Amino acid sequence: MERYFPVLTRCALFQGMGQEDIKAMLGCLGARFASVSKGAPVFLEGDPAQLVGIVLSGGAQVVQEDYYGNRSVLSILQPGDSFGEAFSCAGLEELPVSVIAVQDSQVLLLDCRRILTMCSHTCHFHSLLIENILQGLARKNLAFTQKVRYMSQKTTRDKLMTYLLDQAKQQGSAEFVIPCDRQTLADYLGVERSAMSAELGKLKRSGRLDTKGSWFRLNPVEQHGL
Amino acid sequence: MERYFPVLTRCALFQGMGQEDIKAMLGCLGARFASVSKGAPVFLEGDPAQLVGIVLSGGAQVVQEDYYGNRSVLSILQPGDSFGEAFSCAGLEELPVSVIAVQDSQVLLLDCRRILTMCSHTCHFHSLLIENILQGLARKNLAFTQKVRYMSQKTTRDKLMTYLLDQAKQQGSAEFVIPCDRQTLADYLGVERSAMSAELGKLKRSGRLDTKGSWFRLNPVEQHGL
DNA sequence: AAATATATGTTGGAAATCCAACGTGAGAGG
DNA sequence: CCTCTCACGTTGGATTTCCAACATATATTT
Repeated sequence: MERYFPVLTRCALFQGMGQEDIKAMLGCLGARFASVSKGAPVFLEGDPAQLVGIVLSGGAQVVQEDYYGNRSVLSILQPGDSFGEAFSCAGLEELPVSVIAVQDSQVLLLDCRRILTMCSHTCHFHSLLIENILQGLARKNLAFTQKVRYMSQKTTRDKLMTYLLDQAKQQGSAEFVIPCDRQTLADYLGVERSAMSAELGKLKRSGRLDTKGSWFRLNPVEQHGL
Repeated sequence: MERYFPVLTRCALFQGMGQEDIKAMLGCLGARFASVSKGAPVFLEGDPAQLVGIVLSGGAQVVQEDYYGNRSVLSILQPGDSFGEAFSCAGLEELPVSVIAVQDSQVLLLDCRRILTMCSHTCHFHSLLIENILQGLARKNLAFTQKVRYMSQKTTRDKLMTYLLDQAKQQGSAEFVIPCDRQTLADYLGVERSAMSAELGKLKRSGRLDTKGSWFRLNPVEQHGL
């Protein structure tokens, strides 16, 4: 447990708190520790929506499956990321999504009702926690706004390039790594993996970008004619 | 102003507060009143992101336009709905979206920084307001989850039917009205208006649904064979 | 290293979308 | 009543996606 405090202190939920404060809060919140192996669910669609999770190690994805079994990736979770708070804070009974570990992972599970209803003098950091959750939800809203922007592009190529340009901007460099493999990226952008792969091939051949695995580099566009 | 208190008491932001409490809060928050005519922007992409709006009358849409001028509708705002809090609470400098009035509308504008930083003894309802905003953001996250679910469907027909089935469920009846016209629905679902119209025609002819304007009725599917 | 599994790239025909153009009908205003 | 406008429906051909199948590359295991 101790080894994961560096992750928790960087976690959005606990910003502004010291290690001892966090340790005390985890007690208040009834935190439970869980190990999940690669490919196994942390939550399944239809599960009660009262728990909030924090990824301590490994990685996970929030996914939805439609009637035909098509997978849609809603968000990609890395160590320090939390998940599920939107559903419990909105008062939902059942989860409308699943959370799947994509690697062997450790997660921390908190009871959201304790967070929201805990009387504030029990723990000095209660209101700070609330504000951190609020800011986290606002950021997740932003992330959805971006995802919708990618998905609203007409062609596979435009969805891909809009995403990659955003990644370059966010990471502050034309060279960057993305947090997922090709299939996951395709399911996140809402495109066919094979079509996306074909577009990547074209973009590479035209010199617009280079990529290998999760590494990408966007190249400046050559001006022709002018 | 007085005439809009019924709207404000039903507004998610002010749940649990009486009319007098709200009146006092509006003072604290430096509320400003604004009239916007049909088609005019309330906010434009790039504007400073510190204001939160509440629709008092009329209606508005949160929209994004891409490089080619394609419009994407992120959410549809009706009286009582608030907008912009995700961007200010996430600490964004500039708005990444525009908010456009679709009818002559009245809106109330609040300064979000006052909401978040206002010292809590100034106003008893400060922490309640924070919790209301938190719940509102969680609900907006849910709304995005749903929108993404519609947009993730492969065909225009599936996007449309997934949306309509959700509406019927939310409104608790197979007969319902949607809060927008065909073009807006198409821009919300991320489909071509003409293709959507064609699908609606097919669905009508097959007896699967009836519609006129914003009114819809979903009909049970006939079982063949068995 | 060999064998296996998994990830990624490539291809071609069927299906769906995209787009522009046009037809129709309801409502607004003169 | 007429005209104008605007929302909605319809159509057809160019473009793009979709899907299954296969080829290649990379990682993992034995």
